Amino acid sequence: MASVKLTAKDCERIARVLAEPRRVDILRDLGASPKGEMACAALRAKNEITPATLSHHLKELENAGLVDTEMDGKFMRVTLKRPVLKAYLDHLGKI
Amino acid sequence: MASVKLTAKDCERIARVLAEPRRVDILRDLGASPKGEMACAALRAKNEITPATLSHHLKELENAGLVDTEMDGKFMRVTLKRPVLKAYLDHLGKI
DNA sequence: CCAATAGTTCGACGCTTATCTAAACGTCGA
DNA sequence: TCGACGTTTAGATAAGCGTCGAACTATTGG
Repeated sequence: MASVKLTAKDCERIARVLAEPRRVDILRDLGASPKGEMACAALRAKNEITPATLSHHLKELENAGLVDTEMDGKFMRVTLKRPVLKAYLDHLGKI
Repeated sequence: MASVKLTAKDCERIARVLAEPRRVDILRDLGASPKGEMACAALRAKNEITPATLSHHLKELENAGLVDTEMDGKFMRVTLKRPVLKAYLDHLGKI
């Protein structure tokens, strides 16, 4: 499978990140999007949130490895990294 | 399947509870135990923790529906509720 | 009935973090 | 080049939460 490998610290970080409903909402929006990716502005439109707060959450998600971000001119494209989420769920499933 | 049904609030609560490594450790200990149950004192022995803190975490786990607790005389038996954990993972897996 | 033991509750302390406003930065179109 | 727009950073505030010690309750054994 060549699956994603998560350290204990990775899992802690992911768990902490998922503890915030707003971040889960963002992941859900990304997941519901055709390609699992979205412009930052589109996320801001869907969730009522200030740019600063959204930026903060996106950074957290990226630090946890749950999303990738890529700048395209002055726009940002956010991509969900499903394999990482899956790896985390597998990890918890072993309990 | 007749699986456990989780509301959005349930999921939020579970996610918040899982954000704390010590609580995940407790779940892991329970899961590794033959019957998925353990005495409170045994948990205290495995994890270095004061009674007050353990009591607090167990209550959080119980509130989230992840464990059941039952008093047996002056001892306490803690039981892992795997179906709830599973339901939460399924929920996240839909992302 | 008393002492010891298991677990709970309470209050306080300190750290983390979500959130906002305001200002800055970078990029693009006119 | 200038101004508008998307995103980031900094600073401040406030709320949440983990942790502990100490006092409390309840149960068991002597």
